[in-house]
Amino acid sequence: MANIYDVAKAAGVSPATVSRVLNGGSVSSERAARVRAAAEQLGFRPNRVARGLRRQRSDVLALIISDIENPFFTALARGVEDVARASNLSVVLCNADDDPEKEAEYLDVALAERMAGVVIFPASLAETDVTALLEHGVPVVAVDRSPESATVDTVTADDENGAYAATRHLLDEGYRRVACITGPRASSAAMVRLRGFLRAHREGEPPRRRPRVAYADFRVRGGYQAMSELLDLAEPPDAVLATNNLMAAGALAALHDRGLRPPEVGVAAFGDTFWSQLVRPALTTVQQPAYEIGQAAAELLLKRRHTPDNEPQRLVLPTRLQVRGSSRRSAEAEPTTAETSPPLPTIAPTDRAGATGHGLARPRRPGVMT
Amino acid sequence: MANIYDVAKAAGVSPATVSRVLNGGSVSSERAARVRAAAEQLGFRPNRVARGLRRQRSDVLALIISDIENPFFTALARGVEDVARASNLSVVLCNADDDPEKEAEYLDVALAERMAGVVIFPASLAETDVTALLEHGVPVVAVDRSPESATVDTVTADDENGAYAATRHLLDEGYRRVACITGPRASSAAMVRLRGFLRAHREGEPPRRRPRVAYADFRVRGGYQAMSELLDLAEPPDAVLATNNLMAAGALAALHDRGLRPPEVGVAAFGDTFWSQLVRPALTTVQQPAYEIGQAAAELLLKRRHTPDNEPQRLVLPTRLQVRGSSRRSAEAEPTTAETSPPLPTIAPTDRAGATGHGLARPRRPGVMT
DNA sequence: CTGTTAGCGCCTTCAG
DNA sequence: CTGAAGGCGCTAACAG
Repeated sequence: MANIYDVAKAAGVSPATVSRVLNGGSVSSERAARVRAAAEQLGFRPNRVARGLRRQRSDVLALIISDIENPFFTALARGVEDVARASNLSVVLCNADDDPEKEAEYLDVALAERMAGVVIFPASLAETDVTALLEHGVPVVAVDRSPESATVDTVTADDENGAYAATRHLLDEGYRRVACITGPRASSAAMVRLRGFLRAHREGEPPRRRPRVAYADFRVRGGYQAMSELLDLAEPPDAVLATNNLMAAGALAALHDRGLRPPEVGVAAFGDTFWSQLVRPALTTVQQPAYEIGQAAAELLLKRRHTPDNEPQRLVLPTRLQVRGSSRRSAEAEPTTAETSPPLPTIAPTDRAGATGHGLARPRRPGVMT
Repeated sequence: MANIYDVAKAAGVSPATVSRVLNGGSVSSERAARVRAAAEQLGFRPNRVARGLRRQRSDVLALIISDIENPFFTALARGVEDVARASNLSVVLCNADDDPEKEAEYLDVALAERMAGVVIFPASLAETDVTALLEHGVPVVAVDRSPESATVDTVTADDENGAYAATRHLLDEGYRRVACITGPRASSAAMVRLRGFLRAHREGEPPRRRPRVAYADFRVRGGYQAMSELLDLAEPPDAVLATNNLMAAGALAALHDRGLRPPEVGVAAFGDTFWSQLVRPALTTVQQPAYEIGQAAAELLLKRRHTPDNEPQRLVLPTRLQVRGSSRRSAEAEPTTAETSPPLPTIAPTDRAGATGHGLARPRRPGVMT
């Protein structure tokens, strides 16, 4: 495999000149042309490994996610990628599969490969350990939640306000017994969303106490069971908020199997997926700005490469309530959309100047063939 | 950042000894312990970049897919990963986003990083060029279709027999005008599946000529429109085969909007996704062995690392028809499943010995929170 | 079993 | 603008 010495010899120049042609140093155009011709001729491909060793850094950043099957991550990945590519970085995805051990391996690889940075959705708050990366100067940005091992830049969605808005909407529609199907108590996301749900009840007019809460497992089956149990109550709920899309699917199936059809029972869910609009009636959802989260995370990472010692930031991006038929008792014609958070991202007081410019999501490409 | 010289000095040994401890050479246990202690002490992390340069190969393989949002790929990725990890290789995912240019960039990176191998779902038959990789000794395995630029190991699903079986099933159920909604003529997958559909008609009893075929775009909207147009015909079909899951979703929506409910109109689709079982009635699907395809691809890759000059193989893995309510006129109680291909993978005549052992899919983990 | 030595391919001073 | 030379960190020969 040809290297720069071969190219140099073929072009009649020094290896340094070849390197300069490759990296944009000043070379006379005549010699540059000779070098390019020789490189082409020899099928020369610069060896990034050698370059990485010499430069002590790579141009690849790792995105470690906990479940590749979750549509949230696919959008997130696009956001990271688009920003990274604009800065000539490649992104590789690592699927940790919700397994702290796998995740640790990938963190290890990222460090051993001296990657340009890591965006991580931590599999576990307690077990995910990014200190090694940080100690060795590899920037880390956490998405959605912050590992306990260290304070790092974090980007999250404003889940609490999202849950609040959805619950408030259900109450406003006239549902009187709004229940919540949420995730395990160990999940911070589950708890944050639940908090928003409860706050909406407290702040309602009149305030309502002790709304029904079912703890499930963020999965379809768990949603189904939780919904079934709720419906078996003496006073079953007339509306439900599911804190992720899989449990929502389960809840819908449970309703269907009992002949209950939204919006007879109101349904709202966290997480917009392509089937949210396909079910009939379409599903009211709290949309998480996954793409923007990815963008923001990548931007934080890029920024931190240049200012490694700044105080870690915490960005909170607004969620958005998409009202559809599943929660609309009143027969309005059009779907409506509403921001659920203040228009500007909330920034930790330490650094207010660093507002990450996250624009609109790029239009979602429809998926392709299977 | 500590290197092996630092560790060697701290442990009072030579760098070579440190290297041996790292890579399993023979070292006296006493010295090995000293080395490990020193490494721990210094927070030493072996530099894979340097190792890669020295060894002229990396332990990372790339999986380049054309659309991260497609569930087919997520299962595929798991298959690749599980096999690779068993051989101590890491897998990184590269999302080419159906864009030949992006894809070319990732191929470039894979070559420049001297990756251990590449599994690729080619974005384009014509534009995807893997010759550079091959020339430089990086093994490549194509999934689902083979790029024109070179002959490489390929793993595909037996789509034709899958389509045949699904169509045959619809005919056997007594549907008389079975239509097909397939993808663009430029897509080989669309054409292969269509071929199976047509064959089932020719071989039916009695053979039926000129079944209705609609060409759409593999997307939800296209499926909706195609179904609508079919229903507008003077003699509308009483059953339909959609050649991917997104068009199936569109077709179901179109049926729903006209008050038609499967199995009144029979529906079968390519590609099993988690919602296939959630819709009511559940959807009859041709299941593609995505996980096994990934496994087989990784195995071929590993094998080729050791035998680079063997004739390229072509593996065809069986699909499987999962009959559910959407196509069952007769009121049987239980869903049924059937292999649609011969039990053994079909192998190109050049190398019959190389049957890849692909076992059962590991149980699908339900997804987690969004 | 252990140490010495010589690169892997590239980039980046430093001289010219 | 150009070339010579050293070294990034590691491993594989080779000697001992």
